Amino acid sequence: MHRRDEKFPDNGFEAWGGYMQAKKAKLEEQFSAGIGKECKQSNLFNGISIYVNGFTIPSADELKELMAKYGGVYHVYQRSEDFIIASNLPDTKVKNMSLTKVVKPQWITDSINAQRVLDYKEYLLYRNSKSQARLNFKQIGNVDVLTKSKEKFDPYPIVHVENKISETTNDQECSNNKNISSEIHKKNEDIAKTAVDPNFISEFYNNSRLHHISQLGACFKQYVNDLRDNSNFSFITRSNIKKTILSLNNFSNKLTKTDFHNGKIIMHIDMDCFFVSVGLRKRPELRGKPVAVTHSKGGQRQSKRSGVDRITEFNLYKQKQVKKVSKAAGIPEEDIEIETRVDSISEEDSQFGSMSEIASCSYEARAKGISNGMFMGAALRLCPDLQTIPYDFEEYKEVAYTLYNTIAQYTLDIEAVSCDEMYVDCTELLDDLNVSVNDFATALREEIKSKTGCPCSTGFGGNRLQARLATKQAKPDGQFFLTSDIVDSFIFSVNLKDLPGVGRQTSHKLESLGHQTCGSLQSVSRNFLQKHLGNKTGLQLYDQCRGHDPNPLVYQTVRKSVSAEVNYGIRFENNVQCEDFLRQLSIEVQSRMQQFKVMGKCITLKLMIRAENAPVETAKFMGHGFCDVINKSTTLPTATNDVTTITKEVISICRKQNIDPKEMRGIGIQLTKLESINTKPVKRSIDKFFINKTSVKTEKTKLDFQKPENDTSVLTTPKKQNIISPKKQSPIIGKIKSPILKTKGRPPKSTKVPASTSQNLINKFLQGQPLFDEVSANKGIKREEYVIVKPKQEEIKQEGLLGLPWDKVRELLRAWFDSGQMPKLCDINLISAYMREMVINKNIHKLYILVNFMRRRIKEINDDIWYEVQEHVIEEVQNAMIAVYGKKLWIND
DNA sequence: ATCCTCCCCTAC
DNA sequence: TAAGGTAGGGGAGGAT
Repeated sequence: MHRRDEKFPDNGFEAWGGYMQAKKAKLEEQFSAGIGKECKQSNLFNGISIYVNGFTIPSADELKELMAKYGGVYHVYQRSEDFIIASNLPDTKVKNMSLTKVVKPQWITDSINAQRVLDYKEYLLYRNSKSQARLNFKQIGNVDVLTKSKEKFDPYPIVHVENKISETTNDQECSNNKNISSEIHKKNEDIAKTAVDPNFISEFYNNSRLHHISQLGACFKQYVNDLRDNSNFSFITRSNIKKTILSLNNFSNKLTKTDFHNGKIIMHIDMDCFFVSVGLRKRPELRGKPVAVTHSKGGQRQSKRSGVDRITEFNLYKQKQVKKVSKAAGIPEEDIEIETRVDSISEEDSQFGSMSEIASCSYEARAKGISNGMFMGAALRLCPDLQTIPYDFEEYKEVAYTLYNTIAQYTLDIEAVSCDEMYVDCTELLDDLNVSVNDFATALREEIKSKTGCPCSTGFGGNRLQARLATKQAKPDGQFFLTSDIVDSFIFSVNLKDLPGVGRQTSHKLESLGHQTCGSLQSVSRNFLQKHLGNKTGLQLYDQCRGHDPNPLVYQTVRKSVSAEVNYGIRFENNVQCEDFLRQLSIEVQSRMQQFKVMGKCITLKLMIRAENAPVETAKFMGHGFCDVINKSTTLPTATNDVTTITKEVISICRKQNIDPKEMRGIGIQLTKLESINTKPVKRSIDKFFINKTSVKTEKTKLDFQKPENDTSVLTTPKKQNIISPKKQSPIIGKIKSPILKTKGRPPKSTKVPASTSQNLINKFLQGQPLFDEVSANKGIKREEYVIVKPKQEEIKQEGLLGLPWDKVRELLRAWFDSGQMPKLCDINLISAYMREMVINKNIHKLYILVNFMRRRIKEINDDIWYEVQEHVIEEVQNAMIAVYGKKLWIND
């Protein structure tokens, strides 16, 4: 688990404890460097200073300026005796970090607007008891444990802050405090919190299971991206699992890749009833019992809210469902009888009236007919002794992280599906290990179980579909191998609705066409399916019901949209409240866009409006009830992530719809047609970069502020480096003539590359690289034949290609590989020259990373022409290596 | 044909 | 009480 600390550069993966540790370390460094001292003079808080994103903010004006500059919502998320850290991360993220206190945006903005000096007392008055997050303050000295939560992530002892405050305030103020907070408290008991409340969004997101599920899923997709990008990964731990496997001494029949379709081994891995398993770690007494994770405690009767008409509302749901099926299947509505999940819900005040959703339930509960997403009321009817446990999103994250890191030890050929589920291409890994699939599965599942305390299931097949179906078969806590000899008979009896991509509607439709299983659907022609289900869906089903799946695993993902929506607790009195909420939601969206470093061109507003005949009071408390949904979008001339633009557009769209704010039940904002903030749209081949020199310059200036002050890269004329002629000219391969032969050295523009230092960027990049000595020792490499790469500060000289900062070079390369075009000679030339320059500058560590990056990418492309490019470039590199070091670069084959 | 917008569907 | 989010793929139908 060393990876947690090693592999967490500041890479946008904020919702993580590891990130926090890095952040803390950074802040402490600043603090000890004396920055903290001047903060004590801060006029923002009495004796307390504020950091925003790691910068010290000495005055309200400066904070205001920073907020204007960076946008977003600022939250105070950590407090000690000496300092407070504020951040513009979304506060759901902040809360996720097992942090402490969240200062609500309104409080800060109000105070700043009013040009007031903030003080801590105000904050105490402002907050109300319900929105108050856990207190988790640190202190120096005497330990007064106020909190039980998350000692793990917070190494600091705790102080009781309220006491400290009352010491310094007089009695009058103290009693004021009490009055105000008890008033707020009282108010909260009387009136349910709705989206009108300024705290609503953060509190809602903090409690929303679906929100957490999707955010975490996105996090892990990004995590896999980052791991693949940042690592010149060496699989040290592969040998460990091999040892384990050998010690298992398992003599069962050994499966290898030849037993699977296409000679590929695709693994699908999924935690078993994830939320429950994690929850049971702390509650061993509940093991073996029917358990469900839900907000509701279950069993308590509630008083009936006036105006609720469950019968009418449920009938509306049902009718709508029937209508869809009828339309899809061409059967008259009267002939359709369907089951919905509202069927066994009774009135609100009855024993089985709870409409709290079950996020996850144990296999014991499933045995009684309970399933995920079911309402608590219905579940209690099926199983009155159902045990409920609360959510613990922190824990889920920790387990998910362990899961991902465990797999990533062995291979990075991972496609993240969600926080508890992924596809892994094990073909190469198992070749390398030379162990059987079954042994690997056993050892891996055992490792995960021992590390997380939670069971998981794995399925193996020759493609992703087979792997996935195998997992379903394997559950719970098992493994299953869909080998090519059993695929056909297995798939024949698979239920159509168990196919990924076949949901409620599609399976109803297929049923109406007379098919329930894959075997039955195999008799249907492709044309027929495409006619009834559409071109793509039809084709997909045609393949799926035969166990085929042409879609390869996708390791690298690109985000295509950013959105935030709230379909709970939306109850407006007037347009002012509605627009105020739109403003807050825009801030949330903007905040997420900043996190993902994207801007968007197309803004879509989604509105859920109470349907005409639906009861005004919804069956589910604060739910959206039966609604009509409207989606409207505007496309801007240029991409934006500016909160005022977004707000303006959504309010304008909203006004155009001319909807009574009282009827609104849900609101969402989505940004599509995204562009990355960092990368200018680099889509085509590399030589675009030559044409657009200005954009290169802009990029450079943008990055200048990150460099240390003594950085003179822009000013100094670089020493002209003589290109070392390789001792051996590369042979000419196929279509690609060696560019060196023609040009002798790099193109003129490349001489602009300054041999400057940009150490902090580079050091950041170098963090967490494994020690190469160990790797090569493991592999039994003879040292003297190769240069063993070791990061050394003095080696790091070069800034990058054409003045591009180093990390842009990889993006550039990636754009090149992804361009889908034939590699061009000038580009190959450029890359070779750049890499040779790296050798000359003795910048081998990064060269090694770059070479590995190139090799991995080219392997993904898997095209002969690119392999030739690779061979050529590597040869150039090795020639230069021999010239400079008299040795070759060690390249891990 | 190809694109765009608005929807629907699916997955977790 | 309850916390019904979010991203991606794709189809229908109109505009070009």
